[in-house]
Amino acid sequence: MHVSPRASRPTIHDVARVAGVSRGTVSRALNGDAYVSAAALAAVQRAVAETGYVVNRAARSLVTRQTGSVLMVLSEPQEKLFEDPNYSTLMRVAMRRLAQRDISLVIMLSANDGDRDRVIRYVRGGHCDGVLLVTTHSGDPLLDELGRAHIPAVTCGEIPGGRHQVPYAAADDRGGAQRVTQYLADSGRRRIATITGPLDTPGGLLRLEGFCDVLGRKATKKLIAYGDWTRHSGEVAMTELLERSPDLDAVFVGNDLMAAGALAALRAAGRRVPEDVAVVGFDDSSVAMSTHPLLTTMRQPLEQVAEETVRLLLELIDGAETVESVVLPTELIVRESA
Amino acid sequence: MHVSPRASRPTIHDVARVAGVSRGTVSRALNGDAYVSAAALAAVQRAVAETGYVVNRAARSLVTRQTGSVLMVLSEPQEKLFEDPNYSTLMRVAMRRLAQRDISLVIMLSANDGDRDRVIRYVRGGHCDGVLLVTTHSGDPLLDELGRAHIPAVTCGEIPGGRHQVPYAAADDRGGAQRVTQYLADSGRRRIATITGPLDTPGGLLRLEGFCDVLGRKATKKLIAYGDWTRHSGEVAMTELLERSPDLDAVFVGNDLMAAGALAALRAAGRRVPEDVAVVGFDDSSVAMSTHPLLTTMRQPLEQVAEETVRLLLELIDGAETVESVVLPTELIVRESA
DNA sequence: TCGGCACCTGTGAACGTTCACAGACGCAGA
DNA sequence: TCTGCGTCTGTGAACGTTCACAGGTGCCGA
Repeated sequence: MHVSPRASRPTIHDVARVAGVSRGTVSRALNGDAYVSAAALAAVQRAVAETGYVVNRAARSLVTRQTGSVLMVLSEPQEKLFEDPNYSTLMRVAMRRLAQRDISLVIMLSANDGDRDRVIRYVRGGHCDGVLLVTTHSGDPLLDELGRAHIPAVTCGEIPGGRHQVPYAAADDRGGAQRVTQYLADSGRRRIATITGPLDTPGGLLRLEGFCDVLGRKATKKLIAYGDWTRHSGEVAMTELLERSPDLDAVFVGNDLMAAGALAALRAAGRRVPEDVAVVGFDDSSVAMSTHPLLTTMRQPLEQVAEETVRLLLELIDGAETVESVVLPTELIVRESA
Repeated sequence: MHVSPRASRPTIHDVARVAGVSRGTVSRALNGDAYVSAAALAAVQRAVAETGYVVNRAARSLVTRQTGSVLMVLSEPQEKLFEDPNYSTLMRVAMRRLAQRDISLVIMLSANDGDRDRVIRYVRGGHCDGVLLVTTHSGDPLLDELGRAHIPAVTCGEIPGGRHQVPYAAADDRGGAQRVTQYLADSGRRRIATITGPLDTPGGLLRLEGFCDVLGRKATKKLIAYGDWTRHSGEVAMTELLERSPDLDAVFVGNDLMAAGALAALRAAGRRVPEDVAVVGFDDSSVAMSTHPLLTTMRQPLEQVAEETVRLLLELIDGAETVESVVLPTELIVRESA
């Protein structure tokens, strides 16, 4: 492999020489060891400033066996879904939080087998200290691998039917869905339909369950349609529902993006929202503010979910044997569509 | 620092032992050196499979001085803007492309001074092989630093007024804006306004210039309003324009997100789109398909821009002294709003 | 005076690679 | 037979850290 001709950076030896102390003392000063005299500490700090020294992570990793980076895996076959603004929130918060600990965030896609192999190789190679899983589907081989590699991992959202009990932080999907459905029923809607996300994702399954909890036997197959979280799938599902059950007067959609699609389908079919059909989404992502009419939706505290996910992961990285998963409350945001 | 008690992974020595060859031969086999006998190569491959060996990047980095990772810097003071779907596209494409070369993508925010210091430390520490800059503002101290550190860097979009000639890949912002404006003029609009992005960003300045190129003296201050790329700023700017110039009959908005905001403001003001006011956006991001009416917009080939940006960066990383910046054509997508 | 104990420091070894070098082998040509 | 060359292999050194250890202070109490 080609060795770059780039000017060589100052090493800990240079700092030691300039500060007039030994390598070991510099290392201790830099890592906050208690046994460093005030004079030595000051000298080291001066020398660091003077030389522009920055620690070589590779060398440090080699001995500490820690990498100072965390991997976020986006497991989503639907490339387009990546445009869901939720991901951005997750990433942004995770970066912020990890940055405070000087941990950097590596992001990988895991949309197909090739991707997954890469992720597995990465994890198995010990290239990261922990893994943040986003929208992982149940049965994903990655879960087995993580278990085997004994590497700290946390998911956003509970993985349905999990043999693997990966800790998670999540919004109260089921409870939120119950309240949405109840809200629609309470406002006099009689034929309430739903559009779900993929049932092997947390939000997909649990939100459907919440819906069924409230409607019981009234939640017939004719009133349930399945989407894949994308706007387009919401449009298709809504069209399908209108065909199957033309008399529906409300629809609870599993996320805002699909709800935006549903609104388009309803408009195309000449139904007024909310007069003819009430529409409620889930997430309160930025999409909800750009639909017409503005979307009534169940807000999930995504920033908090992200914060908690990172917190749990950091605890595991710091050596905790186990951590408690966290479920956060949702809140109904009433706007125009219901 | 605490040494993790995690089971130790197989090293190149283990592979060598199992394969019955030496360390050096394994290294050569793994790195595709020509001078490896077929027998040795096969033995190494078998041994790798058997032991589950994955190279230790830290050790490799230490000697090669390459890290196998690229840093993407999102320089955006507006946290919310991060929700612009454009970012997702950029990231997705970059990850894909880099993954092909087994390079991983680290993402950092650079929204304030603290962030920037972190980024600079990261770069100066040699923690990445190259830097991908997204929406960097002119005058960003990061640019100076990158120049000083002699590290390969490429930006998405030309940085206006750049003392620093960082190579870039970009859409033809100016030409695209010209064509949008001409289109509005050709369709009989007489009082054409514009909402720009920040003028220290490529899209902000160049799209305004294109607008002025066509309208010349007709592009009066009264018909120009300034936004910051966010939906909200578009709404505010549109409201302002309507107050200043109630007789406007068209508006070219610097991006789709602000255009969505402008549509909301127009609706609130009781103007019909496109009958009373024609609206055209820029980007053709996913937002354009979720507005009502559907947004007419200038598509920028963002995936291609991303591909080219990465290509340029890889060339620099591979040792190219200089690379040619790339400008890609835009395309007008006529939908309902104009 | 001495031992013990905090406090502080320097040094050798190790982490897992790659690279440069030295050398072995076989074969072709003189 | 010898030389030279292309092919292939093993080994020592180096990359820049951290950690464990050994040892040096100075102070306090016996």
